[in-house]
Formats: sequence, structure tokens, C-alpha cells
Amino acid sequence: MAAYSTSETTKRRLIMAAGELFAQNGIKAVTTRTIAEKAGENLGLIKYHFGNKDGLLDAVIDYAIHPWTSNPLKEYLAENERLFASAGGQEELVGGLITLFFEVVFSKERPAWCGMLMFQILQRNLPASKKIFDRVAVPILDTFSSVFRRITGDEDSERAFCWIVTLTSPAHLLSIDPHTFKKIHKNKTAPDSILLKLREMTIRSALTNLGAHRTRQDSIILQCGASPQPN
Amino acid sequence: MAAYSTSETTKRRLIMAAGELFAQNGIKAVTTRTIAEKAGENLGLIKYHFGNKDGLLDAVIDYAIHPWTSNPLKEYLAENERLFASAGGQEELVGGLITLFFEVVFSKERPAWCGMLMFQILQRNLPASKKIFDRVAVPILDTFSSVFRRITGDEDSERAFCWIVTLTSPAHLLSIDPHTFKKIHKNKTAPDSILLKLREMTIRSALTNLGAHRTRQDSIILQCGASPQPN
DNA sequence: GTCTATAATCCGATAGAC
DNA sequence: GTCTATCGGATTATAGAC
Repeated sequence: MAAYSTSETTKRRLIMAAGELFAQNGIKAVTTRTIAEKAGENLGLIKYHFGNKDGLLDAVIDYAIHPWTSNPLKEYLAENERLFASAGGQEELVGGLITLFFEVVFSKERPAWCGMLMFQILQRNLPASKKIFDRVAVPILDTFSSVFRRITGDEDSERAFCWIVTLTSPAHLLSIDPHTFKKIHKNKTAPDSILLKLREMTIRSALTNLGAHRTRQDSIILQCGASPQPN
Repeated sequence: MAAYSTSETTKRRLIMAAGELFAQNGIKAVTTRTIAEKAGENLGLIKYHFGNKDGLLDAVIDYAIHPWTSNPLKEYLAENERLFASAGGQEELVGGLITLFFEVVFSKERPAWCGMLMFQILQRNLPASKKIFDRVAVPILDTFSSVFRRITGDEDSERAFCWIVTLTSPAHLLSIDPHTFKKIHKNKTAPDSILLKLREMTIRSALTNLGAHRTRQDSIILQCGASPQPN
């Protein structure tokens, strides 16, 4: 049991070190030596536990995508079907989905490199891209797509896609290297106050654009969404 | 003259090949051999013209940031100061700035890898990051920041930052590898129709969020921005 | 300016001791 | 399971012919 426990710790250390380095510097730019050194483990252990560098990358990716594998957005949608019935419910539904999206992306329980790495791999044409595309990107696209269609009645898949881009891109842009963020907001990585303000704006944008594209009469979402009324 | 011309062509070919490969695969993952091969030029010419791989990267970056070095957004703002005077003018100003931003990012005269590469380098902590930060990111942040402050009267720099993130992130997210885009929208890289729809939504979002945060009485921007009114 | 051939370095992988 | 030492391949950089 002690040996097992030690081994799991070694694997965890290697995954954490590799994930952070991969996300910050790019996968190819990181050497197995650097990973072992940062993890405080031996180089040979990468082969022993993961076979080779690619095996380690696989394990890192599985760790990073874990919060998405249960398809939390689809689950939330299934549990809140009833909210489609009213305009207020629709606003609550969209707000809830975006809030959940932000919570998973910026979860305090997961290191920041998870999102950075997933986005980096998704952007490229790597063997690992497919898993992230199928298990993370597609479920998110599908869930928000169906919400867009059901609320607006707009069947244009391009508009649905654009709507999702405006929803999700702010979180992606904020998943940048802490070093870059520090150059903009001295001394800090994205504080909670910024995440809250960004989420608020994102929800307001989403509701406005939903309202602008609704085509069905029975869907009476408010035009200005959650934005406060002017004096 | 013939020799000069040939040399310039060689440099151009190397820069173009390197830029595309760097953006798609990451800088470290691309070998000088691959670049020379793709460019149809000889490996030794990289040293002759650019000193080494880093020198070539410098030249590639200079090419990529070129459209931003004249600070086009600030220029547009300076030429349209008068638009601050009315609510309609403010809407026109913000719409114009975002349209210009989209035009530069998705300019047909420049290869798509320019934006991909700038964002990639900006995300990391490389020697080249500073130039892109100072010459591209800061001017954009400054221009939109001053617009946010002047129209809303809101002095919270965090809110201004979040507003800019919601404005600029959709374009960043769409600057992805054509291969990834193809997986979402079969057979195509982002067509004009998507760029138009995305720009429209982005402007609508920006105006809505401006309206929601304005604090001064003399600034009477419309609450719902350019969004069409519901029946 | 262009090309070939090679030197110098670095990296991933792994054999084998403990 | 962990660690040391090393091999073989790939990559950058460069010397030198043309």
C-alpha cells in the first residue's frame, strides 16, 4: 500500500509538472528532462509509468478534460428543461449555463493550465486533438446550439455557431499565461472580481443576441436580457 | 537589380513558409529544414539572410504585426472625435472601431497565420512577446479603454478590460487552424458570412454592455445598441 | 547569393544496477 | 519502483565550395 501510494504520487507529480510546462511553452518545446526536474522525479520514471512522452501527454490530457467528460452542460440542460416555458425561465437557463461554463473553466480545484492546454491542442492538428474535440468541444457546441435553436427558432447553424463563439471566447481569451495577464493587471492573475464582471457581461451579451435573433412568436425572451434599465 | 530582387523573393518565401508552419505547429516544433523545404529554398539561406532561426522568427513577427504598427484604431478614433457628441455617434464610433478591428484581423491581403501566430506568442513568455504586447495589444487596449471611459463615465479599469475582452475574443477564437474549423463547418475555412454574423453580434454585445455601464447623464447611448426592436 | 557537407548540441529512449 | 549512464537519432549552426 505504501509502494502503491508512492507510485501514484510520482505519477501525479509528473502529470502536474508536464501539464503546466506543456501549456506554457508548447508540447514540443518541453523536454522530458525538464518535466522530471520540475516534478522532482527521475527521468526514467516517465518511461516506467507512461511508456514515453506521448503516453505522459495522454495522461495529462485525460486529467485536463476530466471535468468535461460527464458533459455537465447537457446535464444542466436536462435538469432544467422546464425553464424553456417562460421568457424569464429562458434567461435563467442561459445565465445558468454560462455560469456553469465559467465555473468549470475557472474551477479553483483545477490548475489554470488545464484550459490553456486544451485550447492549445484543439487549435492544432495533433493526434490528441480528436479526443478534446469529441469530448469537450462538441458537447459544448451541441448544448448551446440546441438552446439557441429552441429559444430563437432560428435554424441558421452559422448564427448559432457565432452566438456560441461570443459566449465562450471571453473565457478562452482569459485562459492565458499568468505572465501575460500580469503585464496587463499588475501583480495578479485574473482575480474573482474580473471573472464576475466578465461573466456578467457575457450573459448580458448572450441574452441580447438571443433576443435579436428570435423568430418565433411564442418565445418571448426579453430584448435586453439581464441588463439594468437606464434611469 | 536582378540579384536584389531574387534575394528579396527568397526572404519572402522563407518568411511565409515559416509563419504558416510556426502558427500551425508551434515555433519549437518546426525545424529549419522543414521551413526551407516548404519555401523551396536552401537550408543555408536561413543563416545567410536571418542569422539563425530566431532571426527568421523576428522577421516573421515584423511581417505579422505590420498592419498594427500604424495604430489604426487610434487613428480612426482621432479622425472621428466628433462622434462622441451624440448617442447615435457613439454607436457609430464603437461599430466603426469593431468593424475596423475585424477588417485588420481578417484582412484578405494578409495570410491567416498572422493573427494565429501573434496570439500564440502573446500567450507565452518569450523574448518576442514584448514586441507584440507593446505594438499590438497595448494600443488596442488603450484605444478601447478610452472609448469605454468616455462613453460610460465608468472609471473601473477592470470593467473596461472585461468589455475589451468580450469585444476582441471572438475574433481571436476564430483565428484557429483551418483544420479545426473544417471539423466544425465541413469543407470550409471561416466564410465571409460567418465573419459578418460574428461582427454583427459582437457590435450588438459591445453596445449593450456600454449602455449597461454608463454612469454619466450626458451620455445617452441607446440601451439596446443596434439590436432590432421586438415586434 | 546559393548550395553541400559536416560539426556540435540536444533530446528521447532505454538498459541495467539497486 | 527508482535511479544512473549512455546510445542513437534529430536538429541547429556553420564552414567552405561554387
